[in-house]
Amino acid sequence: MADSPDLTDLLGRPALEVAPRLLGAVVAHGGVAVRLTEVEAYDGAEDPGSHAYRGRTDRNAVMFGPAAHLYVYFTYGMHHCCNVVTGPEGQASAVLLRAGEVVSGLPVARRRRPAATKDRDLARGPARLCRALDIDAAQDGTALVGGAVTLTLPDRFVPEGHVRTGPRVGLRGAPDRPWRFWVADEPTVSSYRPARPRNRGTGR
DNA sequence: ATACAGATTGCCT
DNA sequence: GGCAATCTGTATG
Repeated sequence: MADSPDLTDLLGRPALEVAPRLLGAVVAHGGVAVRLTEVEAYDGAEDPGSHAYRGRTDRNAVMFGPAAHLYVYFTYGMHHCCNVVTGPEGQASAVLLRAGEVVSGLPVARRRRPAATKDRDLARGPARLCRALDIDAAQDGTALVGGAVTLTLPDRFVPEGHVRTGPRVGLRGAPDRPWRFWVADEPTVSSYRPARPRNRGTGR
């Protein structure tokens, strides 16, 4: 179904529906293109783990806006991660781009990610992906249609049999739903890493 | 105003 | 496998 992949197909649809359809899509910016192999859905209205769960702020404002725009956030004091806003407007639904394979601009991507010893690690992880694509706060709110960052859907969606799903872990109060989607047998998919509990509360 | 946790990553042993 | 880096949003006094 949905044999005519187009960005307009994404408009107004919940993130959980859009996420698997973004697998195989190509994101391009700054001379590098990445084919998405892992994404994660967020829904501001129902997801306690979403940045938009507690309402609109300066930081998450883009999530509440129209679909097909890029929501970029800064985290851990050093990393950027980017999402595709899926709409409908006001719902704050978005899909986090977690990992992908660099399909164009390999030399440029390698230069931006000196820590990556293998090409498969260039965009293996949400912050790494942004780094490889040179996406930061300057791209927050960028339109994915006619903007500097382009999103091209694949000729055909990744077959259902090749799509893997899994529940997120480490989010309190989050229902067990398949939030995460990735392409089976892809070396660029980020390995699952449980949240690190903070055990250092000695106050000194 | 102050404290802590976070949609992470890279370097340490 | 474990933890430091480093800044913002959110909770609490």
